[in-house]
Amino acid sequence: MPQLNGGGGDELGANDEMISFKDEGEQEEKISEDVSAERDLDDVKSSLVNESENNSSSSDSEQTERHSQARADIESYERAREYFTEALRRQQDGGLFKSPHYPGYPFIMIPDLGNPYLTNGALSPSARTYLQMKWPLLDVPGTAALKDSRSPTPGHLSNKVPVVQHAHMHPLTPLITYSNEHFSPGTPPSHLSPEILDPKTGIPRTPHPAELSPYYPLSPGGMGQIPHPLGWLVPQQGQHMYPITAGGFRHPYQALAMNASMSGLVSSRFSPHMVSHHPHSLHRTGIPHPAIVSPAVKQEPNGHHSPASHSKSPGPNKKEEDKKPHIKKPLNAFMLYMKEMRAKVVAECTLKESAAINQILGRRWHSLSREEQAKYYELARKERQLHSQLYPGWSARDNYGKRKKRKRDNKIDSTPEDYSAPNKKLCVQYLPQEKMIDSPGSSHGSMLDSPATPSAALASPAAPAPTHSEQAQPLSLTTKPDRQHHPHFSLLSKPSSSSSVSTFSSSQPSISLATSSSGSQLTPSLLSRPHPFSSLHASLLSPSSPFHQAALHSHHALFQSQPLSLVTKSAD
DNA sequence: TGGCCTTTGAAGGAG
DNA sequence: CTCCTTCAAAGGCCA
Repeated sequence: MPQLNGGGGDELGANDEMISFKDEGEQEEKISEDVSAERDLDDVKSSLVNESENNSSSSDSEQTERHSQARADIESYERAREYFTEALRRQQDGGLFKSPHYPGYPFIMIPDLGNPYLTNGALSPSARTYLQMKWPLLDVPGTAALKDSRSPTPGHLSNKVPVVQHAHMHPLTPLITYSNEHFSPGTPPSHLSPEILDPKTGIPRTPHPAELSPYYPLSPGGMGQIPHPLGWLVPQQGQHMYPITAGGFRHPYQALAMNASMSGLVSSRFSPHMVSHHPHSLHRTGIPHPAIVSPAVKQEPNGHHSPASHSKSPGPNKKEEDKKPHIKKPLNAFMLYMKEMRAKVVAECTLKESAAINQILGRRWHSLSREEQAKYYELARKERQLHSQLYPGWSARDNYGKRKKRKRDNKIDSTPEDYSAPNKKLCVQYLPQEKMIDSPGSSHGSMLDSPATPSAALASPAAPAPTHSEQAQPLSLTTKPDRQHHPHFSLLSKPSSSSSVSTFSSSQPSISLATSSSGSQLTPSLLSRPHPFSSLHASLLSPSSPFHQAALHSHHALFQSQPLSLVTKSAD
């Protein structure tokens, strides 16, 4: 079976292939390879489609899974191509990417080993060449004549090209974070993605939330505008630095968005202090970077900041301190996960309070397989990496005091149930359901489903050292990447994924067990943490049947579903 | 109006 | 090295 990227569909491992623009010769080789790959893409796609169709009736789950993956890849590629084309066209038109159908926008993934930009802000010839080679169909401004050319001249490429597709990543894995929900410029052929429709919304989606995850989806109210990749770089005088987020598009990966016009700042080691030096140099889009926010302006939650409001200056008599931008911390893995999953949890649960939602998300986070978590760790790592590149002099310490100091005493004194008590009922009601819902994005119980992969190990590079958080969380199942070596995970790992999830979802035992969990009828030994799964019965550790898997999953779900308060009480 | 709550992870300072 | 503190997002709640 053809491999579209030669990487076996390992979206994480693809990072290893990120292109480096350091070596011209090496890159030229890469380009040649990619061009060849690009040329063969259609053939490959056809092959994949045919193969998928021809074997769609096969009972071989593995084969089916591969085909499903292939379809997803195809769809991803098609979406990516359309996305880039549309994004570039819109940017060319007015520099303002407003399409409500494209909540994302092209961004540049800075290669691990190099920066595609020259110090003057222009794309390096190599980068431009590669970009055009990589995406020959892109409607690159100023390169219309090259649109269909397979051998573009670098000089024809515009420096305004805002997109550098993750150079050597999975060719079908766009590094764009768009909301699939909105990303449907062209309905994929039905035969390509029948099974990856969101069962709830019916909206096509890809099976890899970390790849195409709408971490920062548009607010239902709609997106006022899609930030220009550079718009955030320099704040307009008096303009809120982060208001666009209110527009519904709050996207940390705007930090990933760059184009040539801004990269000069980047390459010149942009620092927070530089911002105030360019009070009028906000990008024509007037869109700020989400990571930069004026401390004087509290972020509005719901996007009441229209572009018009941006022009409304709070006044020149603002304190200088107020003008100083507030560069926010890059989101960590869990924050990225929360961003993606919050809406889903809110939809599934009647809860709206973030504190309660976060509790649920915290448990879900623990229930994720390490592979799934690894995706977020990897994203977070990239986020940090890019953040450090964009703001070399920035320190998390800079933001100290941006918030009011929390009353640690109160927090320490108050047990979790203190706050969750009013919501406990809702949470408890929700939790069993939570486990029964087959949430494609979170892949509940994927600990059973997701096998250990090298990419997973890669994706948790910054193996977080145990922190106070972990220590303070009696329910913590040790989400740290080092748990990769925990026997529990290796024992529970299982080659195929989706089937067991559905098995679990529909399995009666899971329901009964999960239900019992909400009733606090668990044995103290089970409730009292820490309770490593390695201590569970061997039959549970190595499930041999769907029932066992479901039972084990339920066991896990049950354990995970325990409200913190219940566990705490039980431990007492 | 603005801080609190809650979650995990990252970072940096203190000892 | 370990521990502690703060912040990142989110939105309802409450003084």
